[in-house]
Amino acid sequence: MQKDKNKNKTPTIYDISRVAGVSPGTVSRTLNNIGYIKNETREKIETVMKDLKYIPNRAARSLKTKKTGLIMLAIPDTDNPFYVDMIKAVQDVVKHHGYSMILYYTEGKKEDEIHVLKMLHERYADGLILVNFSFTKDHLKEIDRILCPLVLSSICVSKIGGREEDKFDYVGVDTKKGIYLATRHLVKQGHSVIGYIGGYQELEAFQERFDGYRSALIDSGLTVRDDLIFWKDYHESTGYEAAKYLLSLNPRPTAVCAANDMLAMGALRAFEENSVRVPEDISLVGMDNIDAVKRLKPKISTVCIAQAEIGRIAAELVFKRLNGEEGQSRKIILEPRLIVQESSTHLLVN
Amino acid sequence: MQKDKNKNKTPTIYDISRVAGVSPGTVSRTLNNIGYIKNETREKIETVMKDLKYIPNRAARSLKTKKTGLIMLAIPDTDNPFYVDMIKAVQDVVKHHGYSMILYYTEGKKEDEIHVLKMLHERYADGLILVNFSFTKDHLKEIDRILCPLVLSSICVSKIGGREEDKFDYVGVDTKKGIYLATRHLVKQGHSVIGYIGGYQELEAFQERFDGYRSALIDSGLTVRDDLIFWKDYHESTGYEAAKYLLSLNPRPTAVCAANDMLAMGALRAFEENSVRVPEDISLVGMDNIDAVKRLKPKISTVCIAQAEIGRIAAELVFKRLNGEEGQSRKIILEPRLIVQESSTHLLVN
DNA sequence: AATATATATAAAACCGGTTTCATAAATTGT
DNA sequence: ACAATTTATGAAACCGGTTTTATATATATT
Repeated sequence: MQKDKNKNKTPTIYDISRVAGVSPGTVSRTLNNIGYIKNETREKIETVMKDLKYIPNRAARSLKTKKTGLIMLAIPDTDNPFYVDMIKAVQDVVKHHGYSMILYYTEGKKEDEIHVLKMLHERYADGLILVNFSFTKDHLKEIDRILCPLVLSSICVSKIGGREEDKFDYVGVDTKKGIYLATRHLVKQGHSVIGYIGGYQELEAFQERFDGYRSALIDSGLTVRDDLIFWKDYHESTGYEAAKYLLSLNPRPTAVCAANDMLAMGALRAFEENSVRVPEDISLVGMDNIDAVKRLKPKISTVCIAQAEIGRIAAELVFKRLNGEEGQSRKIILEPRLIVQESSTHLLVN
Repeated sequence: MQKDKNKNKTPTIYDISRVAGVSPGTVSRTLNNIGYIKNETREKIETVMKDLKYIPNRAARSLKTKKTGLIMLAIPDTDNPFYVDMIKAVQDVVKHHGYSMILYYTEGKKEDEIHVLKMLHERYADGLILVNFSFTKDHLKEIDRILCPLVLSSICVSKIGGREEDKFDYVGVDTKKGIYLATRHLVKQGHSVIGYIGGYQELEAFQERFDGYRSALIDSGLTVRDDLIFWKDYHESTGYEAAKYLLSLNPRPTAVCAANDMLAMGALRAFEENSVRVPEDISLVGMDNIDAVKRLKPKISTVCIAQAEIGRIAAELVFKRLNGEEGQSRKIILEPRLIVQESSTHLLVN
């Protein structure tokens, strides 16, 4: 006795309208709570929807409305605890606006970064937040084609200089200043031979940090010595390796500045293993204020760059644009804050 | 001289077809490399697409094909490093199949878990992997309505007992056995008063771990003493708190088993602060083998539960189902592996 | 040369919603 | 009591692709 039409498919709005004896448009208005609907009609429709276990089809809806209800956050690194607070902050804001956040890990690969941009071309999401992105010409070409609000967030400031024409908003931290503060602090403690562990030399973000180190030395009348600088990547093991190298120098540095906390953490491990006391024998400063180092002893001095704040601001910028706010792209630069702890509290007297 | 039709919109397949002088269907076939197309025609169409900067609309495509190209991974916890390897493994498999992975953090909130399920009802993605999920009736009701392949992955095994009717696949680790191995190991070292730091008492996952502890004691002819057991949550600070409590007991335990490494890490900190030597004065075992603890001294014994392997298997199960593999739902249970390190190498003799 | 088959394309239906427009019924104003 | 307005709904167009069907042409087969 069953109608042939029931092919075991999930019900559509047409099934609802047929069973309820109304038009599809009326069902749609009920669904979205828009326009005029008699209470009686609404209830009838709602009953049918429940009976048939109706679920609206997202793709169909998106096609017409051009909205997805998603904000995409692209993060370069799965295992960098640095981003956790930022992710949380973005998620909070996004939820608060009734959207969902989805995350895409690029692992810093150009191929994946481009892929994210292409997903956005195809309107996978209504907004995009890119964190610590590369900035090759290929990237910019794809970025130019993105139609949704886009916020670039970076722990790096240098790249947003001349390009006034850039259509995206930007929120970042002045990391050069951060490392400048850290290095300057070491100088004030009496250090003049200060090692530097730099991260990826070829990444702008790390060049910017290095600039802070160099400027601080120069402003203090000290020379920048190549043999005191160790480049490789930003992982803990490299911090360890770098510290061993720095310890092998003669005379060896009395202080070390690391481009991030992971490196500092590795350095600390090397110092311990070689019975070099921190801060008595050598001072140490990192950057990022990540959770993982907070448990170490001695506590490592670091530079706080307010990841949560960056995430929050970036997300809010996306929604401002989504809500039609026009105008020139905004560039928001937050100030870093030096946190002095045990690892750099030894005054050097000679 | 411009046609009125050009309303500054992004070009559609109709624009391409009009400019190229072919039908939309032909453009579509070019786009998807399907069916017959004369080389000449294809080239003409591709030129036009490039000229007009054509980008296909994802929603329209999904509407017809019922595919999104996305696999969703739902993770309960932003700041638990435990999941990092699993995320990576899933991402690798997903990419390998030409799909994209998107991540949704539920923060363990029921509201968000339900939200994920509802997104899947609406076909946000082609497949779903749920990790360490709650299992209330509300959840099951929503899970029943999901139409795409669904793999549940859990670090917990107990919940997959009787429900033969469950339509989803499952991959997990026998955590009860893991903690059993850890506890048994401590007993073999000569310990008979063993403290336990349990995590969330109300979560099944932690009850299962606790079961391992209890069974090991009972099998060894020891009594399970309530005063040796500390429940709260699974964070580092709670491990610290719990350890302090356990140290205050008289006589105090000679060994501690923690339900995860974060707790063990906190406990270690408390021991250090109180000059209790590990393992000479007290032995310590954790579970999960997370990265964060690998740098600590002494190295903490732990139980490895192969997160990457779980992720890989879960993702591959999704694709097997997507590729039409039918049949009863699979339940895959991996074996945990005890890793003995410094923190539990002290043989107790009395 | 006639027929069968492979190649190539257009036209139209379709996916499942939303939105506009027209129209009918109920309510309000005078 | 009649016009103006508000409320309520259906019909149809639309979003931008894919897929099926029909048809025309080129090539192969007998």
